[in-house]
Amino acid sequence: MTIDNEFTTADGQPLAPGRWTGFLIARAHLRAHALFQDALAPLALTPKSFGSLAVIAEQGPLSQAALGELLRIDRTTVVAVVDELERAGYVHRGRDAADRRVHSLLITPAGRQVLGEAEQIADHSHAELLADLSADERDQLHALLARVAH
Amino acid sequence: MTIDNEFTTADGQPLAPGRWTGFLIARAHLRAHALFQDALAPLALTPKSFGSLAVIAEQGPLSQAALGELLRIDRTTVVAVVDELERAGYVHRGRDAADRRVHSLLITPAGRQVLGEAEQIADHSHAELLADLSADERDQLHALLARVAH
DNA sequence: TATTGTTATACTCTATAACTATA
DNA sequence: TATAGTTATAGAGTATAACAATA
Repeated sequence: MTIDNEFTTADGQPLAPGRWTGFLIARAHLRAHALFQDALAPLALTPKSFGSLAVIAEQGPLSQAALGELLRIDRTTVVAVVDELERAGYVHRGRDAADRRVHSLLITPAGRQVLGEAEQIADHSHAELLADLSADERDQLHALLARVAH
Repeated sequence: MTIDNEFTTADGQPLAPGRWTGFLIARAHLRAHALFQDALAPLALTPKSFGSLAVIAEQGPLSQAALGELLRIDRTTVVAVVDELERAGYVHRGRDAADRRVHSLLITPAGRQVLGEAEQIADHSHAELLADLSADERDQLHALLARVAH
């Protein structure tokens, strides 16, 4: 669709599918995920468990079902993620008094501590990911993606 | 890092990890991949086999190793992708005369035909993916991603 | 009957290791 | 020795189905 926005590999050679924005999104995701996963490894967190912890910190207490909906994670996968966060002592699985089916998720003090460290790591990881962009360009990219990432 | 670019879910509620561009990239990728996968299904192509076919069309004849490097696909995965494209009659696996170890990949007339249809589908899929953006904004997003997607 | 959480299971995707044929 | 391609295998990651507890 665009002709002056050609994507080229590190070697400077053009690549046909680089014409499609979706290909660039996939490629950016591959890189961003690898960078972030490596950066989080020392904390024994993954991008997924980090995101879950951030949502629990923000919206807790909330149910596992609600967490899954917000992050587009299947409920069976949520079980595994919360298992891990609970085992590490970062999240408390309580029972909701009003509806005793739901597990009420709440971040612990240790969870807040590690979340703070992980957020710094996330900032560093993004600095590397977006190193080629100016501050204004980073904001533009963020704002545009927010309107595509439904 | 930014405070005025908040990501909100379809319900209009903010989501903590939406502060990180990497989260938005992951989310955009999830949506773009699902849209494109569904759109390509009638042609029995996947986003990966489509990208492979596009590269073979552009750069063929080329080896499986070269294809894998360009698309960041493991060589064992390349085997499966090329198997599929060959079985469908879209790609010819020849032998390189100079180096008889390499499989020289070349698109067939049927491959060019289906690639053309798939490109139209890709355009339609992108129109849906980027529906909320103006033409200028789409170009901006594309150009910015090209500088992040190494 | 429907929903929350859980387990067991299967399926997809990708990576690792070992092999062959060539160089 | 090294590389291209292949196969078999194993490992993530995720989804499906069936279940218990509760609504």
